[in-house]
Amino acid sequence: MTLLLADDQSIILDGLEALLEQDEEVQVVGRASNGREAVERSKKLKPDVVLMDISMPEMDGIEATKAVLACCTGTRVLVLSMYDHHDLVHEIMEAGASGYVLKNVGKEELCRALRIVAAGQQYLTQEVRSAFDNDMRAKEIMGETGYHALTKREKEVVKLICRECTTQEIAASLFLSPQTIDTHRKNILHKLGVRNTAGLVKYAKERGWC
Amino acid sequence: MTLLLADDQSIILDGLEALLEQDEEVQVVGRASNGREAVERSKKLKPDVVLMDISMPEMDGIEATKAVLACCTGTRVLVLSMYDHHDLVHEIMEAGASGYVLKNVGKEELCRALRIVAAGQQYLTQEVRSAFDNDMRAKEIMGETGYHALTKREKEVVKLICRECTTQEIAASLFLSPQTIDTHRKNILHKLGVRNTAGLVKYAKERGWC
DNA sequence: GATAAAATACCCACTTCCGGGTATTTTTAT
DNA sequence: ATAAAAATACCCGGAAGTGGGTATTTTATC
Repeated sequence: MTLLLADDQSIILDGLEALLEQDEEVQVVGRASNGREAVERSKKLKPDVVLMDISMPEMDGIEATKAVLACCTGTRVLVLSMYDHHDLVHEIMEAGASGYVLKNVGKEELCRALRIVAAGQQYLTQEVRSAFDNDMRAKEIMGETGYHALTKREKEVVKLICRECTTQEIAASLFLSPQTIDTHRKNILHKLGVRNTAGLVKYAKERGWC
Repeated sequence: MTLLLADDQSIILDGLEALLEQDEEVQVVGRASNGREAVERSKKLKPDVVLMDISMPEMDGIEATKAVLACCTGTRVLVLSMYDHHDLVHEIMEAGASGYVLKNVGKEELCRALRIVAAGQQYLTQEVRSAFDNDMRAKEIMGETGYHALTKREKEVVKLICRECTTQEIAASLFLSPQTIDTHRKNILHKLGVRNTAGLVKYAKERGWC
């Protein structure tokens, strides 16, 4: 099984490589330190599985997953994430990932997950499984996904909010009316399903946007 | 050199262990998945160095560092962190850590840092060095540390703010007056040197408080 | 060329938050 | 026992953010 590792912290890449090389079936053929790199390397190396972190600069793991699956048939994505939040799991599984494991799994479970995903099946770690199933059932009943991706402009606004900018300051730096930023803020809160700035910043942090 | 690893993500512990065991001088004698555990294990195992993450549940790496150094003479702490923010570096170095390396270092630099710290010297990774030095010089001139730790109550308030609670809701859940929470909020912003809720939540996220 | 999505901008009303204080009581530490 | 720190609570005023709309222009997309 050929494997591409994508994580923005190189000591983790080193660690994972050292760990996974102990498994004879696994062969680490490449590494990437952000989403963009992960897509480029996938195109060239056509790995069986990409082990992907979500929180990455340049391009986050969610966008990268979509891009990898769009261009590399046969390549699967296994997500290795810090967080077990419903919305995060749902979002990336909808993007086409084959599995989701938390960073607090042991070596054994990670290797098991890799095999399952490489064989074309889904693997969700215990902590996220039940939540995700409930989520899916609710979706089927209600007939809607509930999730709406942010637009380019909205992401830009999020990043400036994370830098402690006020609406006025954001407007000034983007050469727009404060009322436009106000509209963006409202749409962002609604799309992300959060109540206020605190929820918004948490969301951004968990995706490596700041 | 005996080593204790402290990180809340066990796959990272596994990875670091696999990586560092390749170095014959290094011997990993224990692991901890939060600050409290790190202190307990240090007391028992008396390792030469504790390789400590900052973002951990129960007790963060900063408090844990203080506690370890208070009870284990001869044990040094090397911090392994995601962030290169001045305030974070300054805070933990003032707590007594012997070094600070980012998670995007390579294996070689990490091992080098471990040796230097074990020998009783300081090691700061390139990215934080100049910033920290400037910081220290500024402090010497102005004669003040600038940093003020949050109190227990203030941390409690921070956590509730991170859960998207409003001042009113926090007051209700702690059975206090909203004006008290307002005072806490203002003091928190001032102590942390941030402008608003966004900065506050970022701070909390980086320390693993939510 | 039609249609949808995104980006822009405005309205009103209300809540929440921030900046500047002051002051009392309770805990903690020496 | 006493000083210092923490926790509590209030004042005023203004800035910032949220919730509910509507509407126009620009940019993708089919």
